[in-house]
Amino acid sequence: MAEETEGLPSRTDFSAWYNEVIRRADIIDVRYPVKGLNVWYPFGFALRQHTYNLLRSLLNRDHEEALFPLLIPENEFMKEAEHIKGFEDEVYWVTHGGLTPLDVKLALRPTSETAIYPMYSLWVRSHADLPLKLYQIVNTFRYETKHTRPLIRVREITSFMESHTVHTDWEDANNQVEYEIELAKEFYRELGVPIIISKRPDWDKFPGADFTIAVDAVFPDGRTLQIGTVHHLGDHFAKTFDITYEDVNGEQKLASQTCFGISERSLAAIIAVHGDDKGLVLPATVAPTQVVIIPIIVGKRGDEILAAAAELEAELKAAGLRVKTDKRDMRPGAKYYHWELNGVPLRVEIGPRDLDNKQLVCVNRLGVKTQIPREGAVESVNRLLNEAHDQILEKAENHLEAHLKHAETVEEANEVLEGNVVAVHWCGDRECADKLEELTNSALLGTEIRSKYVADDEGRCIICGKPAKPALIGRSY
RNA sequence: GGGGUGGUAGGGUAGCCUGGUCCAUCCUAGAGCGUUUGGGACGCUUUGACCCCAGUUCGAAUCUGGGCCACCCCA
Repeated sequence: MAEETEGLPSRTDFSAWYNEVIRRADIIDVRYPVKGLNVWYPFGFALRQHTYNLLRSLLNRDHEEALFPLLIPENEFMKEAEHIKGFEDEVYWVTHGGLTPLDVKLALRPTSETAIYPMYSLWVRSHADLPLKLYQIVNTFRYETKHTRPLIRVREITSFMESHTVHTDWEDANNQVEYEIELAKEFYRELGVPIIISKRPDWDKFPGADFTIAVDAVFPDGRTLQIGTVHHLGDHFAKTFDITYEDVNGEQKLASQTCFGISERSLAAIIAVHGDDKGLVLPATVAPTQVVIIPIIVGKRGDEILAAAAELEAELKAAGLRVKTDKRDMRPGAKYYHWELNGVPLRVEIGPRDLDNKQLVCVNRLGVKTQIPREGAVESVNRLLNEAHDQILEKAENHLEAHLKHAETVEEANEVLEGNVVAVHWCGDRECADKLEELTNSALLGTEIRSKYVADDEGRCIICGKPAKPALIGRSY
């Protein structure tokens, strides 16, 4: 909350840029004295609120929000073998109540399957109880041993949206998987963040899932960030936690389940994908302030201008816009830089010339300047906000397209891998994937790619030459 | 997982090797006053720090040990 106003590192040095923007734009303070636990500043928290309100509004179409406990007893946590294996080395344990050692250790949830599913076992009795679709937005804890990074890799995930659904059969659960993929797409479209959807290789799926569909964003440096996952859990957890129902014929059947997660990494994506050398570029859908009014106070007309600004602010607010008027005693230029750092989508200037001409000067966050008549300002501002959103989405799309390369051979892949994600063909064998990862020093991100930039065509495996499907390789955060 | 660098005021730095005259310094930071205001204003006044815990010592930002935290590079 101490703003410096000059010398933001260039975004080409992404790490330095990211750390500075997160701090200077009042998103996150990393100085909390525990590794991987960070503090949300009010501004960052407001951005989080708007983003999660959007997510809630999408989920509430077919889910209900609930809340399960943070602590999970060891015996429940240890029930599902694969799940344990996936998480055991990164779980925090509560071992004492005061000075007394606990008989049953309690895990801080790294994710909540084992907290929720014992309850689902009690709640699901008949086919009439299904489908059951709940979600919660909570903090989860993972003892990360790798380098932590605000919003990207943290030990307390403060904003984990996890959806857990229960269905009568595998097919119905699979439809839910598709539905949730569409939901994620809509969410990220609203944020202007282009995504790549793919199926994670088997060895990289969620521990205990049939398969995992991942949503990735491509960062300025060409590395990918997983910003959402949808898992088809099959009946693995239903078996373990005894989630059964009586079907129409009176038979007991195992349920089929999905889960779906999105975290504050979605905010990391907004920041990283849209930001520029001046700071944040926020989509109007979630910007805490959508419009900032800058009164240009010159000479003796100050009061007149402030009154005009107040009137405009009231008018825009009445139309439901999030508006602020910056009346501080600063040079206008300094204010422009300030609000640009904070990513405000649209700036409206009102000065003596504008009063005389009955107009307003609008500049969007990408620097596009427009003069609008004072009359009908609400409609004009809304139009400009929509245009601004289209512009940042287009810019982000262009970036994604530019960083998606194709390669037929390992040599070609190595030539274009630096700073890019690369589509290759892969036969599906683990051995070939291992070899490919080793030869290219990258990771196999996924197959069954859903992206207009990657054709779903047959080819020859880049390693063994057998018939193969497209796969993506790259470096991830 | 492996290696490296570092922690001094809101931010950026110097000092550390060689312990003490160290009241350190700069600012894009904060406070106050005045003049200003169509792309980062100016003047004056002023505020504020040696990551934590032990140890060595008459004396530690500085040396020793441990811890915590941050950042960078490689697998």
